[in-house]
Amino acid sequence: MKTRSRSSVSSDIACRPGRPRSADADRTILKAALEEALSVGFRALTIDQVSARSGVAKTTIYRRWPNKAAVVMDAFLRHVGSATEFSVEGRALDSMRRQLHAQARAFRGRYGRLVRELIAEAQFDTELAQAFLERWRTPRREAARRMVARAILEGDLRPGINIDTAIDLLYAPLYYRLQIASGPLSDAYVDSVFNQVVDGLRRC
Amino acid sequence: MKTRSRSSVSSDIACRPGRPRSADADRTILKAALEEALSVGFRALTIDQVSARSGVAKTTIYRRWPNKAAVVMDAFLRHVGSATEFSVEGRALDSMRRQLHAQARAFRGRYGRLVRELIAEAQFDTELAQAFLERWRTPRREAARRMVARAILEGDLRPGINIDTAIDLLYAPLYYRLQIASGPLSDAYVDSVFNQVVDGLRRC
Amino acid sequence: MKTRSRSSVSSDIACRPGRPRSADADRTILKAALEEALSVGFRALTIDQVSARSGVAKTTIYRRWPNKAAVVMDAFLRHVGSATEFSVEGRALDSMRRQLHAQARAFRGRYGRLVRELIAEAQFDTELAQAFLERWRTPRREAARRMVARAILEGDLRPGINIDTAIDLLYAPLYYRLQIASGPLSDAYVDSVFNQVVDGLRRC
Amino acid sequence: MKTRSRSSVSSDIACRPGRPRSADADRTILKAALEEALSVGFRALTIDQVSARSGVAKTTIYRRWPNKAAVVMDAFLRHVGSATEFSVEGRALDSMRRQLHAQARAFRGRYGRLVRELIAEAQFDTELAQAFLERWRTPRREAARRMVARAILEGDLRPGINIDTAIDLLYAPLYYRLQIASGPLSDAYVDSVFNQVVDGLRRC
DNA sequence: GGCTAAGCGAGACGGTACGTCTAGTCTTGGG
DNA sequence: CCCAAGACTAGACGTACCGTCTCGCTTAGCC
Repeated sequence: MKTRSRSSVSSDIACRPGRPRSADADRTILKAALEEALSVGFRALTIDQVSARSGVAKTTIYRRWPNKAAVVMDAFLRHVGSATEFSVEGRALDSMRRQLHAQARAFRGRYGRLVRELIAEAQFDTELAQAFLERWRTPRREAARRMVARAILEGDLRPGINIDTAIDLLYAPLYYRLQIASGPLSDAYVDSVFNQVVDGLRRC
Repeated sequence: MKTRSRSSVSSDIACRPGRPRSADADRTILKAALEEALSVGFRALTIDQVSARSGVAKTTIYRRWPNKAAVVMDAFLRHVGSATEFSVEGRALDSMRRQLHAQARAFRGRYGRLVRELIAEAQFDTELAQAFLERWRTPRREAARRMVARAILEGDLRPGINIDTAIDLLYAPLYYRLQIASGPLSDAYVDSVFNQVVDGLRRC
Repeated sequence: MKTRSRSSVSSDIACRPGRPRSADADRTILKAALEEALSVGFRALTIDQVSARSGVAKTTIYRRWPNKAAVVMDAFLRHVGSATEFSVEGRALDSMRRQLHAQARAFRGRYGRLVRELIAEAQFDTELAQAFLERWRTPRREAARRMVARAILEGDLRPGINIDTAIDLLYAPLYYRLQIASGPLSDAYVDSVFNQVVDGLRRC
Repeated sequence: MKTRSRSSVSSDIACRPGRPRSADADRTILKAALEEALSVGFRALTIDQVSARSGVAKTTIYRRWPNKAAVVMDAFLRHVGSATEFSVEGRALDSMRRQLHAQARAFRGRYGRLVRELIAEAQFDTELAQAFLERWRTPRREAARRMVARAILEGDLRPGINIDTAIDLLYAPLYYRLQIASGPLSDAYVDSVFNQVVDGLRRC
């Protein structure tokens, strides 16, 4: 694997000798990759096909990303952006509930399948997993951490809780239902998760 | 898909005409497949290799399972059996905590990777997902449901909770950490999950 | 190859103990084989298919013939019979011309392809070649030899000629055109062959 | 059959875009194929083996020829070249006799078996038959036609004969003996064929 | 009339090559 | 050094057919 992936890193745009890389190409490739991934799924997607669809040579694609998983992951991550916003109005706890619903809605939509498949593929590819962690999970988690902290400050959540665990409790069920297709990711389900996590299961 | 997988279905043992399928073969194949999967991982596993290791012709393998994923899934599911036992002694809530730890331990062990990879592969293969649901998730969930119900009867959990959601809250984090390698599946983590789920996050 | 082909040999019908072989089966199998061979060709013919078409088990077929080539060859040879008759009326030389035309006509018909394919297959299978020689070529050649001898006696052909060569000169071109599809096996062609062989090429 | 065989067609050498096909590969593959065919025969020859022996990937072979028969045919035809030379010295009729002996000698040699097998295989494959006609039969026949015409001019053969038939009379017996292993392809046989064809069978 | 050796239908099995597919790399010619 | 085009290596895939085997059952013919 001689070619180094640049992925999101773009600090090396610096003036190298020779013809500079076309910036257009990146866009075209990622667009084609995303469309392809959405329409036929990750497995059936072929770099040859992306090449044909985008009119960009395979070589050019592989010069920029180390393998097909990286291309699709990049296409996806750039498209969805690095963070889901939490609304800042109102109490943090409310904001969290709204965000949880938004996430579930996203998973129900056309990108749900892609997320599923990318996480799946990441099980077989460390670099991919790394990319997913860094560009999807980490920013979202950071935002969530801030939200939970605020909710504690606002007096809605107990100060003693483990914040990371708390976040897992809220979001893990979404991924669980996404992956182990064990039931609908309905709004009702999200409410049920949110309420039981917040209120606990214990009879008081 | 001409060849029908028999998977777990065993109602057709009845005396069909013709030479019966060798029961030995099943065992040998699945043993080889499991060993192979554990040692090199799902992706690197090859049906040719399983054939070589087991001494059973490739054709015979393909006569019984439609593809390599089905073989490995079957090997795994038969091996781990259909259920993890909950101990019946003591209070149900304690039993649940112990079972959660046992599950985490299993995920940390040699089969963890296999579970990860099988769930991943199932994202690309409906039949596989089906098999996983039926033979892994369903029996475990049933057992868990009974446990939660008992805990309610024993007065440890609130009667009003949604049982399925409750189970998700406890187990989803395990799968989440398994898949989104977001942190260690340590005993401490499991305790933290269990306690916060049971006690809730809300400041009372 | 434990099972011995009986092929045309039928001297061993002798009363063996046990259930005798069904005479029907032979007929049914060969009929199916011939039909199959005529409709899809030798290569595409499958013993499984012959089995299905005839309703006779594959085992039964292989108990009687050593391989598929043998079955088809037998089917063909039994069907066409062991010899093409030369008419006995008139002069031998005339009879030979008529027979040559008959042969060409046969090659142009539906069996032509089968003859082609069987001869072809025989290039890869000594036993098949043997069978073809014994049951097709030899009887025909014997008849031809007698005819040529008679033509010599009748004073139409030179006494000094090599009879086998003479026969080759007449028939080889038919096989040549059959195999190397180099031109039509027309009546005109046959006449041209016959005349030039008989009269020679030399300017006298 | 997506891949188009290029066979002998070489009009498309033109500068197509992209990496040109390695000319080396062709040579190496065909060399390996020919050696393999000569040593184990056509049936036992395997593309995998050719690939291994030549060090060229199987895919590359299949990119250039549609199947193994095409490879071997091409290997053979390129090797033997497009024509057997007739010597130009002396009378044409003598030259023809010598050429007939040369052909017989060739059939007796190591290539005889290959010719046999290729002609056989061509019975099952139209494209193969086509290739054989165009690259083996046609050039040889042309040369033969010229020879016969010259022999007529030189006054050795009758002007009225059908030239194509005449050629068949001379060569068909060689192929006949090659295929229907009906007897040795000895020099004596060739002489016998030649003489009887030229002098005719009729008692004058 | 029961015994027995073989026939028979059905279909599993071992073996082997097939031709295909896709990933990722390399090699042209031309900016 | 970039790009388009497409050849190339590598290796597993799943299929197809052959000829053999193993069942359970049937069918003559001899005792």
